[in-house]
Amino acid sequence: MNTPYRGCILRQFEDFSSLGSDEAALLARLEQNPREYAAGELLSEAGQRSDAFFTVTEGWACAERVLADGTRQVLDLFMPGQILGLREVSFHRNLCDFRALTTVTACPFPRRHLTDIFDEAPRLADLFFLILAREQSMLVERVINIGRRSAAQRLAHFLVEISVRSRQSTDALELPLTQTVIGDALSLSSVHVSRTFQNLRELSLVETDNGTVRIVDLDELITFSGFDRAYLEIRSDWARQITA
Amino acid sequence: MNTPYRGCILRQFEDFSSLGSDEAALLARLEQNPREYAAGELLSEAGQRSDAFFTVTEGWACAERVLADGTRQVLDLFMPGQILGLREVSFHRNLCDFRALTTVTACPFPRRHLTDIFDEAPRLADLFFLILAREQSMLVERVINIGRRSAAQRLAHFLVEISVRSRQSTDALELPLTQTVIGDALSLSSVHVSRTFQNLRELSLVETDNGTVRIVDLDELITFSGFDRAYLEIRSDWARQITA
DNA sequence: CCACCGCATTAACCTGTGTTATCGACGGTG
DNA sequence: CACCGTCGATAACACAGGTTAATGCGGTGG
Repeated sequence: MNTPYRGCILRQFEDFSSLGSDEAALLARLEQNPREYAAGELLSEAGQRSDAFFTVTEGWACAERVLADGTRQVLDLFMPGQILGLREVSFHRNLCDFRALTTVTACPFPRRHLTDIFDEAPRLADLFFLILAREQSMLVERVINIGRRSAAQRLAHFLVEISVRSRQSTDALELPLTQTVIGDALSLSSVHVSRTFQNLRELSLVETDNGTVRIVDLDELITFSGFDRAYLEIRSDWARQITA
Repeated sequence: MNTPYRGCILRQFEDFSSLGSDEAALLARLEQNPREYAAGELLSEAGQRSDAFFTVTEGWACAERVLADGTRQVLDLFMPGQILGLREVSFHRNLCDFRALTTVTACPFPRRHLTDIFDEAPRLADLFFLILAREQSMLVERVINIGRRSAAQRLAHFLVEISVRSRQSTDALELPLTQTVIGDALSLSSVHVSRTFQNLRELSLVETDNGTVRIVDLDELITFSGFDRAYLEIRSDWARQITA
């Protein structure tokens, strides 16, 4: 069930495009020093110099921002195979915290490994561009979700997104997040997340059981939430094709 | 006052890094066929095949998404010098509409011109990566703004962002947007935008006069809104330096 | 085995923002 | 010059979701 952490990133990239051996070697450098983080631990803090990045190989992490009044907004969720902190390459300091939500295995790597990739493997640079664009389109969906949908639709949309992103064939969704975290991601109070789960249960859209969510009727959940999977499906044909 | 449209993009890029002549030539190709669009006109529509992109040389445009129930979310605002549709390179179809908000002069160009840049000028590709990351950080701020700030803070933050992005030295801000558009950008009703302007006027933070907003006390507006300009300031030292 | 703590649930109450409607100012157009 | 449509201001009312607080459950450590 658990994926061996070496290769998480590779597998993710190979979904887009097959890799040359030197390209694979460059990517493998991003997963060299696995370290374990406890649930709740910060991997990296807002305001800090941004010269360490991470690949997640096990567990869930998030990017978050804590405002002056103590409220928190969760900005991204990261699952195994994702690279954490990509947009921060472009800034001197981190713009948000990165926090482990469960026990997390992650591999910190220096900025240098990224710039090496850009220098030495232009085709991989293309893929990073694609990944950044996909992250951007996920943020766009988040804006729409938070700005324009009711609590029930928001939660439904969130569940569908997680379900699609984790590529589960079954409808039982492992969701090791507290309702507070879900609320901070959807800009809802934890109390209202609870009410809204209740609501979705009454509509027979989901069933919940202590950390797993069973999606009763995926199609109906999709219709209900206004979900359109196009924003997750980047076109890999755009990047230069492998040449040798 | 008006900037000649040829060179808008060039100037934007030269803010980050000086350009070689072949690089400049590649970028100039993005501004070859200026066309005028009336206020309200669509430059490009969601769902359409995404193989035309635009540079804006005059006027204001936006990216928007219209939901099934007819509500609209404005996702980005574009001012002269910006490239419109960058993230859509990665998708088969446009994920949102692009619409002129004022009379707009824009130059459509085919996807090919972008891929040429990626092929022939790797250093420019770095800069595009930076730009995409900056757009992403602007979306992050939008999530935080919509998700976690009161209407008054939201509007204040919006005004400060526009002010910084348009690099005006004066405090009189040209804002040729209806309150409906501002509302759709901030996820507020137009009625509440009006109330909130009233509110900011009472706090002596801004004065309004038919399309221009005068920022009375920028520092206080910044404090009030929780604005931190870091998210607009990308580090240009990251991209490869010019070599010849 | 008990005490504790974090978490989900539920209820009662409160408030910020949406909705609907009206009015006046303005600007374009025949 | 009169008309019409668009926009901003304001008011009255409605409601989604926030806040606070009490309860109970399940895991964990002494």
